[in-house]
Amino acid sequence: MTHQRQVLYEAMQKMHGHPSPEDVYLRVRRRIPSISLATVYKNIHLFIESGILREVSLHHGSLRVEMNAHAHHHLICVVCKSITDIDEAVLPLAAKPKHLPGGFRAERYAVDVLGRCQACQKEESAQKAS
Amino acid sequence: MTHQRQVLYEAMQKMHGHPSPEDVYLRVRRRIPSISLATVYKNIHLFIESGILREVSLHHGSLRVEMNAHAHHHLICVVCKSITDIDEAVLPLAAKPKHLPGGFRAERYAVDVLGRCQACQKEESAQKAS
DNA sequence: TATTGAACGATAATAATTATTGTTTGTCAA
DNA sequence: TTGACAAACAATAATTATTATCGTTCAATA
Repeated sequence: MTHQRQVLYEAMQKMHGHPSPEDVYLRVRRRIPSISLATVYKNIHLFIESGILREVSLHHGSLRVEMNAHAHHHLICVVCKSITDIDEAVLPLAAKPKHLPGGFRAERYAVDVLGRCQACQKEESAQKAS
Repeated sequence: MTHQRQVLYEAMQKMHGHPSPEDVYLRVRRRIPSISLATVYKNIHLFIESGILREVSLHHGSLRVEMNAHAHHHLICVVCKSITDIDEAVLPLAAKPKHLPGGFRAERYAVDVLGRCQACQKEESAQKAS
């Protein structure tokens, strides 16, 4: 735990909403003007990997288009980032209200299940054994 | 509806999974070797805006970190891209099974509600009136 | 058929992220 | 304490994804 990491963590705890790395960078610069944006990125990734922080919705590097026409949700492996479709019927959402607090009008409900795919589970248990 | 747009649409209909614009570009090049990647991007955006296609999970331009520590989901406005937290209790998920088809082990359930925030609804009805 | 605006291809520009490199710093053992 | 080593750092180059620009082409229509 270095000084930069400590200050980054504390600064982020005081932030709200859904800041980007750039946002964090601008804020933490007030404490450590010499900090590098690369350091911010590296530490945010560390925080996410260690489970201290979460990212809002998984970033797949680039835009991805949905080719499956019928209603479904996604199983996303946090290790290999693979995306698998799962039929909506298998994943029951209790209700899908059209109107939500704050006057928000819902048009679609998308469920992302984050976890580990079978292959990555096996990979990890194999590594543990060795 | 131009020739490129037609071919793009047909080629994409034959694709499966969650292709990126680059994937689509490589594929459609077999039909129109002279096509430009920019054309692919422009048409994919057109398809998404018109509702013919969907994107896998909304892209917020950059990584976003979650600062809200307690369980919640997201209301995402498809017009202004704003993200609002909503307590998990308000959005009941019928069940959150740990084990899913294909041996996937679930660790977290994230619900994104896509729709229109109040401000954008007002904006749109004002435009319609004028 | 001539016009004209939308769409195209090529490519420059921008934004987001990651990799590289040389330097600094903290830790541990001699 | 000092010397060696590894991890982390800042600076910045490089890469990747995406968008904007611009001159040209094409297709609908007047």
